[in-house]
Amino acid sequence: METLPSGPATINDVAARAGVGVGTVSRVLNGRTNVRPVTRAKVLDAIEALKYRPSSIARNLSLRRTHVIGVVVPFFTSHSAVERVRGVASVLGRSPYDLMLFDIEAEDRREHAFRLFDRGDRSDGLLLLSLVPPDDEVERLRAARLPCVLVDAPHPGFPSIVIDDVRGGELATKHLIELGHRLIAFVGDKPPDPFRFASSRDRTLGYERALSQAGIEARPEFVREGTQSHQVARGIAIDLLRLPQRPTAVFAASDAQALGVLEAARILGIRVPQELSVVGFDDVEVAALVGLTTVRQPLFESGRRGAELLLQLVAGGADQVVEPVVEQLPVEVVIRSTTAAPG
Amino acid sequence: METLPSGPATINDVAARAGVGVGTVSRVLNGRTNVRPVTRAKVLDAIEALKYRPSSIARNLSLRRTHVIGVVVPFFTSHSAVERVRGVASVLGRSPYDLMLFDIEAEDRREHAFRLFDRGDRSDGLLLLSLVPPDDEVERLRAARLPCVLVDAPHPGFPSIVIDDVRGGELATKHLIELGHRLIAFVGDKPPDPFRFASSRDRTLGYERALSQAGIEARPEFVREGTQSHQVARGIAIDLLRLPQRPTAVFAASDAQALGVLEAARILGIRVPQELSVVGFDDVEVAALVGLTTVRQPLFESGRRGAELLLQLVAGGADQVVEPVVEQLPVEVVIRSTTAAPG
DNA sequence: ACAACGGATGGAGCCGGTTCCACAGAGACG
DNA sequence: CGTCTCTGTGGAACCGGCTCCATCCGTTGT
Repeated sequence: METLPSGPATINDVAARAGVGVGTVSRVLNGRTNVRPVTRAKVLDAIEALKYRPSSIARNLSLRRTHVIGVVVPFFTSHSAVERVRGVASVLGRSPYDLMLFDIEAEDRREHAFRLFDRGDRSDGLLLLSLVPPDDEVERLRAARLPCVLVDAPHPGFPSIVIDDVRGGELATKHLIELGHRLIAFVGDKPPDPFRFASSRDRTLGYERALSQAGIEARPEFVREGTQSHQVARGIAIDLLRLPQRPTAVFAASDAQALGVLEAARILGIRVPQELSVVGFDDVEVAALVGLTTVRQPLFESGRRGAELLLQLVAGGADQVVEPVVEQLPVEVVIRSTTAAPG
Repeated sequence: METLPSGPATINDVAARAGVGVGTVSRVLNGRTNVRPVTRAKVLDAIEALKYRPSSIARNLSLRRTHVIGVVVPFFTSHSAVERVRGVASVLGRSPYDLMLFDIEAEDRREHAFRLFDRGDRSDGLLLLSLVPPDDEVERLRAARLPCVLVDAPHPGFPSIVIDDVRGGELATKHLIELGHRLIAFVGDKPPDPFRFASSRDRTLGYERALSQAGIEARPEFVREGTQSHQVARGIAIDLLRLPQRPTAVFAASDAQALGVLEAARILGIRVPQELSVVGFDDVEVAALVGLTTVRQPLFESGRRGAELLLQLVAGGADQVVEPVVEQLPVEVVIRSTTAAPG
């Protein structure tokens, strides 16, 4: 007497089989209390018999929410990004929200991804990692009333989780100065970064500030800029280390770049730390493995906090007033074996 | 004369404003050709004026597809998993599909995640990384006609992208034997692995086969099992290296574990490769940085191929006959600086 | 001039849930 | 014993698209 199953069972099938109305089935599904135990049992039996599972898409449409958090990240290829995503995943894992990952490698694709959220109906909230959204996108997102949190990127329109990059750069440089270095170079990102990272620029500021506080003259030829790739950093570092008067220490704006500097030193036969000190930034897992002195920023924690904050906003509903608070996580220098007093 | 915008514009609003029917708007949206240019222009104007964006949720419900690919991965904490996900992302990035990431850390949570797909309506296809689904889940997924591809895990029910783990283990061990080693230990995963990895077991098989082919007697005390964590591997390796007759070489079932072995050697003051040779497996990025000799498997490529294959299945529709083909990617030994002839 | 034909168009109905309102029936109370 | 709750329940309307069918209108053929 089974009707042949043309596709998965729907709530109507269940209602019919249990001899009740769809409203009642819905009430059972959503754990409402005002259903008679006998009725509830009938419904549960029917669900069991038909192997019924509600369609989440239909729920989405009806409830106007998706139970999805979108995570937008440029360069998923970078270790720091991965570490942050892990932090996010650790929070979402124990929430009813799923994680939609948008890896934005190219400018056009990035545009595309943002467009997706115009309507704001693909996700209930957006977490932007290391990425400052253009003002018009911010406007769109706000218009769509889509809760957003930024991690590692500030914007007056949204709450953000950041670190004090200037201070980080200052700490790193101070560490080198305290060791006795005077010839300190900097390897960072190009200013007109397509993804509008501000981090590297701020770290440069900290570097310059520390130098000036110590009364050390800044040398323009000691400040070099490339990209996050360690290959590029390696090339830059080779140039730097071939200068007539070469630096005795290098501060790199990221661990990836610091690794490139270490490679350059190895290629040129320059011993670290005896002849060259190197400080990185981020403290990715590899840093510990190769003994890199670096500025630790809580990467995992930043993702975790960002996700927590976002879930809070999402739970708060669309009509709450969101203060664009800026939450600052601590940075510290982790001294390992790539820094020492100049030889 | 604007109606006040109570929420985002819908297709009805557009139709009303353009003075046409919803069917026509839908036709314009979907690029059908049978619309008069004049009419099309009116519709496009209305869309522009109302800043209309179609609701993807409503489309999903209507079209019964989501444009989402689910990626299920245990231990997103591992480098190899991340590398595979990158491969997946690189393919999905230039497709209309979005990536939903399910990080399954705990057994119960994993169950939960699989349950989500019962209905098969959260995603149009599923990519399972390093994870053999239980038979009843396979049954469910098949019943839901949800296209699935396995990466780094075989199952007769689905196509899969794998490597020859036995051969990989054999190659690694042979490399050590050819260098002259006879006392070769193995560090791998515990057999009753909660996530049912088979890789480590197969790599053990390759190890044993290589030994027996070379006429070297297998020593049970040289085969140790722990988890993927390099801390655990470090502990195991310390035990191993304190044996009265200690091995001159260690083959670890993963780079993470090999790094643990290297740490152990450092702690015990055993020089690598002079006193101890170490071979890993995977060739994660760190391996190159620390100069680890290892068996390279194409991690990124496996994700890429898996995603390509899955998209093909998804495009093929639900009624196609899917042969559970097994695609095998090549492995090779990458010799770096942690292996040498025994001292 | 008229029938047959075919492309453009409007709109009801559907996808599968949720919600809200109307209503039935049981018990409380004057 | 009538009225007034108050709980439990059914089902229409709705979320916002897509699709198919009926209809309309302009051509073409005779």
